[in-house]
Amino acid sequence: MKHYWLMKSEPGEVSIDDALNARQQTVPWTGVRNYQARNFMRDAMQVGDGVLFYHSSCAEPGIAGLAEVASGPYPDDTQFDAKSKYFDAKATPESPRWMMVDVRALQKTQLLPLAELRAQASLEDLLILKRGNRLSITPVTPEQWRCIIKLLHK
DNA sequence: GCCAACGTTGGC
DNA sequence: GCCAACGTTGGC
Repeated sequence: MKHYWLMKSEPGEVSIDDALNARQQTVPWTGVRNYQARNFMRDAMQVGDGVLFYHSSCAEPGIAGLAEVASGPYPDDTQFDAKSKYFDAKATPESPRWMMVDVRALQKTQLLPLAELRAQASLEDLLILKRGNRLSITPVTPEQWRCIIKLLHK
């Protein structure tokens, strides 16, 4: 069954434009160092799952485009690179700790700001709107997905 | 296994 | 830059 996700990216690192301009429109979702988020990528994501591409830690946080999961899980090589800020001394190629997927950007949309998401009663249970939520990858229900797609097309 | 200290996230 | 909230670490 197809699932839906919201994935945060800092536009200063990888924006929706960067992702669309990437080779074959796919970007490796590198740098996730949170077990819950990793587990979503490793255990639950399927190629073709829908992705809301969210810009975080920026002047205008919000949903900036649509994407899809483009690969199965595989090790994030930055964990083995001592020069990377994502280096993890406890990870080895034989026993990788951090897995990621590739994400294919499909389209840039009109920005749907965080404040507008908060204004929707039907999105009150959207995980990124919950108090204190910091997860960079969160599941989205089909109902929430439909609601957001509708808002994006307004 | 508890829990204090510390680090990180991310909106504002 | 602030700070609330949460995750991780490590001593015990």
